[in-house]
Amino acid sequence: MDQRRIKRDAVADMGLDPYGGRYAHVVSTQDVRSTGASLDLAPGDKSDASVRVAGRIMLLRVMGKLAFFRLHDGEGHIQIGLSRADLGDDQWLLVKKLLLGDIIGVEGIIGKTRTDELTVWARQVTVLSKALRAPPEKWHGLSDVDLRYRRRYVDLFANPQVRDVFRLRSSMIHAVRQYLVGECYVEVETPVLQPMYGGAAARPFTTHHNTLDMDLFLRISPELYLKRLLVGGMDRVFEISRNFRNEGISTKHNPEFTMVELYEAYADYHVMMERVEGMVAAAFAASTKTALPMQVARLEDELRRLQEEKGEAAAQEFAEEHHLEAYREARDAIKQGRLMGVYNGVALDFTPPWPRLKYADLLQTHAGVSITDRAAVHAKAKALGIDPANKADAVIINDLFEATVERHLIQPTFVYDYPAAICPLTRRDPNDALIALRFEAFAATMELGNAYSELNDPDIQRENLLHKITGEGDETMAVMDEDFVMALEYGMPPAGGLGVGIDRLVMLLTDSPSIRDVILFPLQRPQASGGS
RNA sequence: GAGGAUGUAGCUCAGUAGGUAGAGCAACGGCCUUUUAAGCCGUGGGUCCUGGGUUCGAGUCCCAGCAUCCUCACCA
Repeated sequence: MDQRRIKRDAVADMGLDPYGGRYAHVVSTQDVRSTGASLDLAPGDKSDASVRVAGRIMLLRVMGKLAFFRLHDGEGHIQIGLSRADLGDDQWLLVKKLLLGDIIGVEGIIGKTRTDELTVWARQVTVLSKALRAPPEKWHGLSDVDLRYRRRYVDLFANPQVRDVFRLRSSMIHAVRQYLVGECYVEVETPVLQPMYGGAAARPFTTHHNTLDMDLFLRISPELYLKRLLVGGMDRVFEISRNFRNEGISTKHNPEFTMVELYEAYADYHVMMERVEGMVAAAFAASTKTALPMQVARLEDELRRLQEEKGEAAAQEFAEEHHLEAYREARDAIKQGRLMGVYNGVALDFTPPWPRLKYADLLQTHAGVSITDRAAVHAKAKALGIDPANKADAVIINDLFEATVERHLIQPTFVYDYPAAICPLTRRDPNDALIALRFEAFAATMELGNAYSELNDPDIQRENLLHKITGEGDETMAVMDEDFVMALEYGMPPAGGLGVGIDRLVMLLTDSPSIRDVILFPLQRPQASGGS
């Protein structure tokens, strides 16, 4: 590190600011590539097209009086050629003070090397930020998972695929927002700090407001506030909402996560199924539809290279490791206009309409019991090691469902009509009080979304919130919220409501195995000894 | 919360049987005007996760702890 400080100070001694300043008229490395392509250069040619680029030096080769850098910016990278003869002695002295990881600006002309690599031949080099820490090794990059999350900024500039994931995440959220706005929804923001939590079954985080001397909860869901807006006459609302649940961490759970939650007056849960399909289609069009074919093209390039250099066996291994077969299937399906992605080696077809399957029918198929046959349900649960003691029947049924059915829900599927007792905020089937008009959307065995025909009868709502269902954790119980019930007493239109997990949607559409791969800064314990 | 795995140089990793701590990349010095993980010669760089213990001697064996990952549990 000291060596780097010495070079930084040497730059300052040359009268230059090692931390730069404004550097105007920069074009991206991608722009340089498209300009370069249009110039139609032969190997060894130099054009007279002058450009300014800026970025981080990620590869550096100096040989005597000639040097090549690879400069990375937000969109890609480009090779910089630096020759002492072109730059002059002062600039060359500066070049020798540059290290991997430094951020520089380069003004130069577009050309090609003898080996046909597009290159910006530098005329003027400007230091924009000297790095005091070296970037990770150029070949393996940063692969230590712990470090990748703790120093996500390094992960992002060292591993371009990581940046791609978060770029796609941004595009997907934008597309979801556009879809909903196009359906006349209004985007709203409701409290994160809530005096009372509700809208989901989860343990909350607690906090405290000093001046009011009042305990508050971080929201586990925006549901009860969004429904108040329905009462207020905002007929179609949505919120892209960060929720906080004080529970276990896993590859599918982060304590804070993002959901899009929406409510539509005069609709029901069938309409919400269409909304799921619509949002996923929009997100797909903004990401996988173009990203996946490009990914396949890259994989096939790599495959050909391996075949030539290392033989068929190595190529075969590579193809299997990267699930190339599923990717090709998805690429071909996309060409046919289908919404197909790949997750964990399996091609998933998101093309609407998704299959709609009844909860009770799935239980019959996979657990082999009828949902109405209490004895059979209990027997099956016991056989699977689920202890039915102190649990309401609906909870046992749900445990059974999770143990037997969920792992079969690979292709995108709507499961609908849940046991009413585990759905305190859901309207009952008018023909069967034990059934709640609710569905969950599944894909790759993950719960992607959850929706209801919303309960708007205030008296039933009050009763549901007061009624304790046994078998679920005490703290995750629905909490009585009198203000919310009072809102319903003013009259809430019948409505469909829906929540879709954005993080999981991004996982599915980017083939990311862990939720931490799609959250920029997932929660980690602080490390005892920090830094260098 | 339970089980398993991992923790060694800035990064990626070796470390044999318990006997002075290693490689590649990065960095420093030298040579080098077309490199593609550039090359060659040389140099510097370590709290072997932490704390105990066994031993003449511990990166290595034992105990405890910490962090991360995976599986399970919890969690719609």
